[in-house]
Amino acid sequence: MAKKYWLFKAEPHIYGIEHLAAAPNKTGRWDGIRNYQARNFLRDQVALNDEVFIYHSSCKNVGIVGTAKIVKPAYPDPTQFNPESDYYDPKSTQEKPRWVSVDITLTNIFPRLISLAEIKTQPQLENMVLVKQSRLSTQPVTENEWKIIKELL
DNA sequence: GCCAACGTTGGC
DNA sequence: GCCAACGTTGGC
Repeated sequence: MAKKYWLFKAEPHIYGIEHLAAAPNKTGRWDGIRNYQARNFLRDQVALNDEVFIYHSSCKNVGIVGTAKIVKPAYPDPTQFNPESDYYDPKSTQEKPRWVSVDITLTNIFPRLISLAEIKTQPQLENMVLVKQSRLSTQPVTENEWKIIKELL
């Protein structure tokens, strides 16, 4: 299947691009997704070697900060089984896990932030899921949108 | 901190 | 299955 493109949101003070950069092999587990629509993308469509924009949300400077690629496709999110975790889900079982994670490796930290405000000024990006549906933490990006955003750098 | 948009829960 | 009440996300 052809390579696909995604945008993953994170609150940088919880797990942002700096955390990924500091992780062994710049690789980390993308976990804690607790929204069905976002989960369905992760579980059913995100594939090995797909590329991902890392987006910082709910912070002073919101926007895209870099890229990563998928190094391990969907597997059960271990945090759902851990009562100590903020992401614990008592309704989830080992036999029927409800939530999934993927592993990603950092591939690029952008020299500057591409802010949400800047994205919104681009007529060619007006149909981005990011612009049309603000509340979705993992979302598809078209190949064309991917190219346009990289050319803004 | 405000609030719009959306998701989830639970009574009926 | 409907829908009101409530909770969360996320930009500003």
